[in-house]
Amino acid sequence: MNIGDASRISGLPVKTVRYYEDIGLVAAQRSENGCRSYGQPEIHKLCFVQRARSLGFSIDQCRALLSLYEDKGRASSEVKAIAKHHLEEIEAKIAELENLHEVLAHLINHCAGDDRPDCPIIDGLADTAGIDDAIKSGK
Amino acid sequence: MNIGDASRISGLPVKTVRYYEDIGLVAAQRSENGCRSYGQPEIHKLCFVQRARSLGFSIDQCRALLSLYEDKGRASSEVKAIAKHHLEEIEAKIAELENLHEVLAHLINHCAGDDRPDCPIIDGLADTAGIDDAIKSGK
DNA sequence: ATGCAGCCTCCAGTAACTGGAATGTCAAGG
DNA sequence: CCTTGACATTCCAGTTACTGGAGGCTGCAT
Repeated sequence: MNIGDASRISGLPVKTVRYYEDIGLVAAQRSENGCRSYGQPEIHKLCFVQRARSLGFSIDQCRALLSLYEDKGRASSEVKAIAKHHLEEIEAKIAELENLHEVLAHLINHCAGDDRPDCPIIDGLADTAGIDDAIKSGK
Repeated sequence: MNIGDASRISGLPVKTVRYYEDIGLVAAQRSENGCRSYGQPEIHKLCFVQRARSLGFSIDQCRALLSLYEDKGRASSEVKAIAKHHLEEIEAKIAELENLHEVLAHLINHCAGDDRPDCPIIDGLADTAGIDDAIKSGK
């Protein structure tokens, strides 16, 4: 199995598979001619990482998950802790984005969006209240 | 107004204010001793960018918004188009994260999280179905 | 012979900062 | 007068997770 096959099976770009070797995430054997050679366990690991990445786990989290994947005596609580932490990050990110969504949608709803210069979006972003006071007292 | 004051008023770190000058986003005058000097319009621009960034607009979008902010004859439709595009990006990101949330929460819910090695999260990530067939036919 | 696919390495760039080193300037305090 | 401390400057490097491209190798089919 050379890198092209590994790429096709895992769904990862060739460049990425090489990159994962560079950073020590998924190692590869070499055949005599210098080409990377992947066996079944490596392909499995690449697929595993692909899936974990697509679920938004960071490379470092993938590294931890991979070593738990390889550790047949692991405690599932360790895995669960990583996953839960990541879930909390996702929840925080969603909350943040929903907040942004609300503010932005509000601004957009109040903007006529025609050829006149008057624009509540710009005004909302400028939000001059208080700035000039701060400038005065800062000077 | 030197950079420290500009930083305090805008809420941007000093490093970031310098960075914004580097990339030509918000210029600064210089006083004789070489220090950056910010007047009222620059402070306003920094605050404007700070707020736009906190709403998730990219630097390039901020650049466009800033030039519309300065253009007193702008059409509000131009601003609205940028904001709407960004809103769509936010919506797409939220949808993606909610999807991840669902899959991950499902995996976590099925994991006992105790000291036994059996772990549905790892199994879900490994998802061996089909991989070995692909390996065989690939070989 | 030649073209092409696929492999290799190494370098640089992405977004938006952030950290740190080495240096300079200014006013207040002992 | 000297030192200390807060502030300022520049420049370089690192962050995340790749991605693109140059330049060059081999092996195979035409």
